[in-house]
Amino acid sequence: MKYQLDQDRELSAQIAGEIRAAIISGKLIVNERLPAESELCERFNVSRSTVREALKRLAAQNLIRTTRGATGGAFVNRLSYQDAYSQQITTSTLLLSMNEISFETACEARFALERACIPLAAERRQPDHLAAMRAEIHRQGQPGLSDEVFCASDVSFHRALVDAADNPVISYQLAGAVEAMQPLMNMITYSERDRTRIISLHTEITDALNARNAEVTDTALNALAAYTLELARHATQRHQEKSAAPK
Amino acid sequence: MKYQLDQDRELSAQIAGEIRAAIISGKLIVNERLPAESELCERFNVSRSTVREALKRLAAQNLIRTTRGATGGAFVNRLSYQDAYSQQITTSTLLLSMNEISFETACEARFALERACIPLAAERRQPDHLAAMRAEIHRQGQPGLSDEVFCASDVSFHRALVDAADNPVISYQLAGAVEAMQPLMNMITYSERDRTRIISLHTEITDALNARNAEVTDTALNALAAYTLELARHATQRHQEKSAAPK
DNA sequence: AGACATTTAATTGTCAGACATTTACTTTAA
DNA sequence: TTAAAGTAAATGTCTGACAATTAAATGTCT
Repeated sequence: MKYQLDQDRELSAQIAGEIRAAIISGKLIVNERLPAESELCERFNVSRSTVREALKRLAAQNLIRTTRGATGGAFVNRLSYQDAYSQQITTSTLLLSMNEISFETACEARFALERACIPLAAERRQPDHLAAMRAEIHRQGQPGLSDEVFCASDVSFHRALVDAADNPVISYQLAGAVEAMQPLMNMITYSERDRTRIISLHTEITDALNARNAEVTDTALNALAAYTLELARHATQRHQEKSAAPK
Repeated sequence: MKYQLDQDRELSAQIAGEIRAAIISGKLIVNERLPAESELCERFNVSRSTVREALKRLAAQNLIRTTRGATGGAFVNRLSYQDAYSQQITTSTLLLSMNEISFETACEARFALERACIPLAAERRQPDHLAAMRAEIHRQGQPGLSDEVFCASDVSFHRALVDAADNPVISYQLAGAVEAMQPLMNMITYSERDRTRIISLHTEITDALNARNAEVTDTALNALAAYTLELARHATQRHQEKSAAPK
């Protein structure tokens, strides 16, 4: 019996946990260099493979970065918004796709949280936010657009809306809620009439934001939420009819 | 030159990326077993260490779990709310602590998002939500409570408030916003008077929720947000005076 | 002295093969 | 029939080697 000293968990997980705790608690500062792998081997009394597996776990969470060479090594990583965003989106998407979340639940969450941005967005929106939103509206109106591209544009529109609140923490927190909806929305088929209605509501929202009118924005967003839910219900019905038909 | 075939990225990162993509796209289903490490070695034409480092990366993101033994292996993991929660909280906490986010920004985000829950919470709150909130209020009133425990109880109160909206996606999205505030709030010193005021507002919120009165709840929460900001400003001032004093 | 080329040392990345451990299944014996 | 022993497959860990990368030290020439 050479190993299995501490607990049930694997050694690499334990070591990763210890280093992770040190980073979170601040014992290891951003950009600080971790000991070399060989030193970690001695310190934890394990082989290099084990240390490396531990480090790879941390790298997967963007907690450290590694570089080769003479002055290389593992360094505590400053978690960038970019990294946090993509982690957030990946996790949210998986959570939704793997846990039989109903469209209603996800949709409700998204619009509820988005509504929270409106007072701030009405106050702080800048010309470039409005321009981004109008650009997406214009794209959504182009003929021959596939449902998928339409959805992607819809997501971009909402992202611009959230960004207009000019609070990076809000943008980060909502990235998951907004982006993770895309796969779900992709299951809807948008008729010409549906798109016209959505575009009209998008325009209403943008105009209201332009006028810094939070109330009207809120009303329009609520209408959009209701309409989205309605579309989804119809899509579900059609889907159910389809699967129920060939009995 | 034995390796370095594809890109700049390390092999283990590439392999992890390929498998990750397969999971996200649905090519690999929940609970499906991945090929054994030895098979992955052949498939990707790399050594077992490399394959293992790739798998550890995925395990760190809770995308797979591994078990030993005859029927063991790596399995696609269903991302549980539990896992998603803790990932979310870890990421949010680090993002806030590593990027010089002002207390104002984080606080604004938290209360804005929390406000989004109120209409739903007023409609759906159950007795156990209210009970949880009142339990925390009671704890907050106990004498001799350390600031840290007071903060932790505050977080629990707000978590209960969010959970009252009865939407798991909202609870998940807000976990980060609520919990990541704790380290920031911990830097505040709460006088007896501060606590009394906070407890009074908590009670107001709970009573309003009990009466299913969204408007009053919203008003009280706004007052709490304003008061929290005020406390933080004073704490910052004191802090600045302290650092400015010994010149 | 300064600019450029070469060597060296440190460090991570990968490979190869071995043994340890765990677990389900099969076989055997009471 | 049941319990014990054995077997096979899989992951977890160890060891030692080599490859690749990079910065710094060293050497060489002008």
